[in-house]
Amino acid sequence: MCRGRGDKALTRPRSRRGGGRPTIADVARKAGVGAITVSRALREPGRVSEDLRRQILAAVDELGYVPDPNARALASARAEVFGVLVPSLTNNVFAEVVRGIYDSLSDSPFRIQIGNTHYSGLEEERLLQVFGSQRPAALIVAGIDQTPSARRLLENAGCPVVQVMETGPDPVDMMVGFSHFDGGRTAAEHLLEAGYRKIGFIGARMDPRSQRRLAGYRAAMEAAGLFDPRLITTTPVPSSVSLGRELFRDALAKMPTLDGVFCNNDDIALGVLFECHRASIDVPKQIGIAGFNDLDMMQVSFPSITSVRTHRYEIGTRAVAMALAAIAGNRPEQRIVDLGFELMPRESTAR
Amino acid sequence: MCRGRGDKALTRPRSRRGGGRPTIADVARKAGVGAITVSRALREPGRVSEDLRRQILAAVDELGYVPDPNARALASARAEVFGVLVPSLTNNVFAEVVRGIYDSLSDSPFRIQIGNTHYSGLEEERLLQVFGSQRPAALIVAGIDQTPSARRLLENAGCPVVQVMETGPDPVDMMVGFSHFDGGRTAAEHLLEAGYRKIGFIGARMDPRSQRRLAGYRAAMEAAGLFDPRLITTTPVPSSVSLGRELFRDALAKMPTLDGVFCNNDDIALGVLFECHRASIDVPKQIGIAGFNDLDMMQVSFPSITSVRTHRYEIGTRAVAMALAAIAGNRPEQRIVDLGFELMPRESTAR
DNA sequence: CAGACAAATGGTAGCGCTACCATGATTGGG
DNA sequence: CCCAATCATGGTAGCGCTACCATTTGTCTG
Repeated sequence: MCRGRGDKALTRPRSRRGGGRPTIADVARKAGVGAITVSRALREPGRVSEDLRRQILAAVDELGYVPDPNARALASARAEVFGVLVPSLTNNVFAEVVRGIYDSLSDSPFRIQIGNTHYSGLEEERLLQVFGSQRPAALIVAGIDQTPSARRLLENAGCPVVQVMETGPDPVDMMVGFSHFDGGRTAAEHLLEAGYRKIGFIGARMDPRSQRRLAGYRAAMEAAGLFDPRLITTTPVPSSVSLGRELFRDALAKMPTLDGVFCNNDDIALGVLFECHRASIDVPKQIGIAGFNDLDMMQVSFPSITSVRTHRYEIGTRAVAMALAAIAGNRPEQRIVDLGFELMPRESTAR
Repeated sequence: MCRGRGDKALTRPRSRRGGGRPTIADVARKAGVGAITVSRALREPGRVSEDLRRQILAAVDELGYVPDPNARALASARAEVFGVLVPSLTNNVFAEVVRGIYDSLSDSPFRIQIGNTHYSGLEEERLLQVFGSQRPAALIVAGIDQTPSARRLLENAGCPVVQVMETGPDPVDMMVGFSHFDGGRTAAEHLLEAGYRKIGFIGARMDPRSQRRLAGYRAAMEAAGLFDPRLITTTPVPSSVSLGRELFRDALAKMPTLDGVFCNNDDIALGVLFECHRASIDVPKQIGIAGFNDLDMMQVSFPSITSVRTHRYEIGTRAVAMALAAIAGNRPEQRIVDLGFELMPRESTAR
């Protein structure tokens, strides 16, 4: 059983499958050290003497050595990957969060893997399964309404988990966001204070966050004794500017005496504004408009549109900061971070 | 040398680093077959008898086995990853391309890794280096103006490469896009045909594609004998609606007799439209406006805005289709795919 | 100055999977 | 009915890296 092991034909290294890319062994040979020392010099420079470190880095440079992340992940049972789950890639809101994540991670060794759940709980479960198989360093997921099964996957992920976009009572691990209910209520209260009475709610793609904004609007309207279910116009269709215009026409047809609208997001609000222009409805005199998220264009439009500013980029950067801290071993004491929002009153509600 | 190998203390498997996740060996044991047969059953079901395949799939199901992509990548020297390089994550244009890529790859085994180059050639090189170390199955990169060093990395990537967004004469491998020069020229010609004469160009973030649109505009203006460098207003600052407004004011200040503008993109065009509203400039009578990309809102605005429709989502899906074909071994005969564009004439240029 | 201890380095054995080759069973042509 | 060709399956040896332990060297205490 033992003889024959030294046989040349059997021992010959397989022709480099990797296409001749230098490996850690090549670097070690060139620097005249053991492979493990190269590994250490790259990962924990403090544990290698300065002389060797210099030699090793020189060899790395000369050979153009780049560690193979797959081999690394396999050997250490931990991939340097952040898994990120968002419901949409084109919605500016999530794009901003993702941008924050990328920017915060750009000079770390961590790679990012984005999953698009398409607002589907099942798809979220599937992606969590796929992500889990890679043993990611951290997971960042949008929303707090995971299915029970998805929640279990998150709890057993064996890595820091940050739920973003919203705050809620029961984090899987950590949370960064704000209260959509309060945001919706604040917008509605602002319209009420500005003197509007028949204030409609217009929303598309009624995901859980939209539902909570609607609930906040409703709370404000009920508190003022002005709530009427016919004020609400929604659709499950994805949001867009043109959809905003259509929904507003529906809303007006249903309730011609409407004098204000809280739009579930800024795209809708812009569509409403355009329809007002087209139908010669004076904004803010005849109709007050408030949006949500405060995209750049809200301050430029004519008239400028009142909106609730949310801190999307910061949600991304903060989530990464918390995950990174947890990875480093000092989990933040504050597990739920509420970044709040800011009402931006503008011409569209300045009656 | 040979004796001692069987020694219990040495042979004992290391405590499962992976935290007890089932491995292919567990599945093999449960199904009563060799590990390699499990591997085959999962990757090339045709090569395993139906009996065994059924047994194996049952075992996989029961154990909840999910293959470790890192081990896979290491053993096969090929990761099931598409590397995607875009200059921006928030720009709707690239978001749409990326969405097309995701949708086309969603039920394939391939994962996606996005890199954000921030419009920087150096950053692109760095990311290519990082991506290369993973031996991706394919690379999709935006643009055709790679640095020489980035181009070399792409050529040596050892996988299909698709350059997207533009067409050009000299693909690294494959290409999907359209001619930005023609797009710019078409928009300018349309404005000229509509009777506008002093047609300005307004652009932000003058990346190579913007430059080519500008060149197309210039060609049209020169052909009409109407070109004047003072008609051009640009800035390297990232594009936004509010920036569009500001640049338009600059343009007007510089050349008060302006009677039309071709905007490098729709955000800018929207900003121009808003400024016209604010300054009571009649569109399309006093000023004609044309945008680029044809975002949804262009058809809804008041007045609706003429734009050049580009097929961004299709660029993503087509790029994936080509890469997949190349991976499967049948490289498409047509290596350069021009998806064209479509002028959408609207109220903003209907004098 | 012996012994204990820390710091620096290296060897070995896997991580979980697949490429490569070997083997046995089955088929078909002469 | 034999031998070659084909098919189905398995064994072995890595892929490139790091965890774990062993070894060496230098440093400090009493």
